[in-house]
Amino acid sequence: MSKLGIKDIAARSGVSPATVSRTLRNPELVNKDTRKKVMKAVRESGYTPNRFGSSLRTQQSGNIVVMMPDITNQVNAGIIRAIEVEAQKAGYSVLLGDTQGQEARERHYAQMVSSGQADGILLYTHRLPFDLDNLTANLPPLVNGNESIEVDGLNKVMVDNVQGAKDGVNHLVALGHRRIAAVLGDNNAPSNRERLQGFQQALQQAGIEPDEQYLVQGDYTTESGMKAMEALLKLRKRPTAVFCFNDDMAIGAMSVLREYGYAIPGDISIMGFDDIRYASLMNPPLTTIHQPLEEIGQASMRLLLAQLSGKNPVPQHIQLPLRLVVRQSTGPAPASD
Amino acid sequence: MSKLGIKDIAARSGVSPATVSRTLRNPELVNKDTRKKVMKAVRESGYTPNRFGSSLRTQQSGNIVVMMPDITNQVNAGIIRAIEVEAQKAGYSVLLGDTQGQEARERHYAQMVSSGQADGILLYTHRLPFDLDNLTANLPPLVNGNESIEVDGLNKVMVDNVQGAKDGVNHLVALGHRRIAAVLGDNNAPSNRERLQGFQQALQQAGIEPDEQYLVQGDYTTESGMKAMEALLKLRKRPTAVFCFNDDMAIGAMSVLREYGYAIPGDISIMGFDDIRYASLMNPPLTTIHQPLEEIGQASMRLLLAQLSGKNPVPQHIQLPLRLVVRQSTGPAPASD
DNA sequence: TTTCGGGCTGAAAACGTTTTACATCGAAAG
DNA sequence: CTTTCGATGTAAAACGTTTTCAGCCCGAAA
Repeated sequence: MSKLGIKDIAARSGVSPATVSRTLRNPELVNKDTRKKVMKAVRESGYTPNRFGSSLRTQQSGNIVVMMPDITNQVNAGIIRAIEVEAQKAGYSVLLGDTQGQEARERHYAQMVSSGQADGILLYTHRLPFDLDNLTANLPPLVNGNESIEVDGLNKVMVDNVQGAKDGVNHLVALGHRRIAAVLGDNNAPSNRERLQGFQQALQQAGIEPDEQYLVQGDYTTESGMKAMEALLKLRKRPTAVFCFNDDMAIGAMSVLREYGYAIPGDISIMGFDDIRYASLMNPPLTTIHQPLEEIGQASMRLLLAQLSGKNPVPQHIQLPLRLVVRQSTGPAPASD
Repeated sequence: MSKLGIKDIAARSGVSPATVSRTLRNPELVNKDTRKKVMKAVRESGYTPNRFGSSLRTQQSGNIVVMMPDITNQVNAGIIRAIEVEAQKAGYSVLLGDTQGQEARERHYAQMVSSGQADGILLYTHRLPFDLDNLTANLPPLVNGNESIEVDGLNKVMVDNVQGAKDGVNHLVALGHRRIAAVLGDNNAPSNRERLQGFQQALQQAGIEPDEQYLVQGDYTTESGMKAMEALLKLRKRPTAVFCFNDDMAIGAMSVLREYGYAIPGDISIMGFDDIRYASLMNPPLTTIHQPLEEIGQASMRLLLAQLSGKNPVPQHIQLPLRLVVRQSTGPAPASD
């Protein structure tokens, strides 16, 4: 990779560096013939403008950073893929910020936008990795997705977790279930709290007494789903349906049930949340709440681009609907017991 | 975000910009007291060096790009997470290049390193997105992982697909299977060809006549696994075991078997490849070949860092072992037929 | 006392681009 | 024939760092 500069192109095509730059950035400002000459030289030499020279001058990096707690998660992966497509269309590159839930990593990635390495940031975590003092005024272009951060004036792309959970519960209630357990997700994830809220509201509306023992804490991992299920099976009065607040935990729960010889949904109905790629391929196929991953990614990117393009309108809050997908892991409540 | 520069810090702490820069990059070159003064000013003002000024001067972006066909794939996601961790440790950020198998996107991301936007590139695709003429000489720092590119002098991190497939077949043969089918992956993925090669070699060593009808083409997607399984079920002489060349296809195949009422492994044994997170949670748990994702990511990054740090030793070829994980989707061949 | 050298620091050049301000030229207008 | 103007091009400054080069100061050696 030789050091090919704009000056070389200028020399090659017999014009000044300025003209070369204009030809590349604002072709309409330069005469057609000159333009042709320059383009020819560019093509022949395989010149690519050095990003740093350009960025230094324009103060624009052309990067955005996407912060997620875990790229390995199917939901996050789906979202980031959509983001990447949109970003590329708009001429941006995406810097991956897998935070693994660690605040230090979150701050590290937040730094990137302060240092100019990125122009904006997409936050799918529940913490705002910026100092609180100079907060409200000068936040960088930013949109908060999925896990709602309790700060005013943020652009947000959320999903209707409350309604989603309600739909799930209603489905179970309609099947005759009364002893409905929930396996909660990560305790400090807003999404988890919202789902719990919807869960409890729906139960109440159905006239079902809330029962603490049917609320077991998980953390969105398959392992926690397994543990939770085991705990539930030890109960004197087992639930007839278990609503896991994501598919990973549901899949964990199902594997435990299989191991112990319970029939799904014959003995216990299982319901998930997310509709990951494998949900429909489970045995039995998992009833779950479908997340519009692509739409989430697209909407987030759209909001970010709006901010990046200078116009900084009223912060928007987009709320996308979820959709109950009934499959075969849920069925009528067992007649007896 | 105000425009806080090195000069501001210099002024604040009563030294020259040069000293500030040194304090930040080569602290050992500056007197302890001066250092303290400067650090104080830096802390108080919250200064972060502008990446472009720095990059422009040093010709180092601090970014690497990783190119993968699909981030949504569990294998890729696992690898990139490991990469990200290692990269951050070494002070690099990772630019996500999800190519979706499109050559245009591959070239786009390859450009990033020509334009200086990235210092190196991790290629998990089977094509080299650089022009062939000025090839051998001046390739950027690069390592090729998983899908081997047939070009001399590349640093590679591979997995022993041939042996992995052999291990799989041997396991099936040991269980008494003779009619063993394979569901192939993406036809132009080298990994697929290697697995096929191992598959065929193992069959031959076991003295089993190769049978064309037991080789059905897939493309590594769950859907293709489903289709392939359906095709296999239509055969006059059904196979007693099916080796799917990745877990996604195996999961698809299993769902088809369930739908048609076949017992796994009672009627047909199923074997996957990859050992994704959900493999052990399937019903029944999937026998498969485990991929050391973390090691792949780490080794790749290690090789890349070696190149980035200037020393450009003989190109290395790291080959990581795979491990057969026997679970319950494979069992003895049915006695009859 | 002078000389030397080591430890620090500062001035200034350099990195590669974009863009402002200005120059040139030809043609149209007076 | 001069003036004006638009179109096109150029020179040079600016962006924010890093780093070379040189210089200063001070203590040690001669």
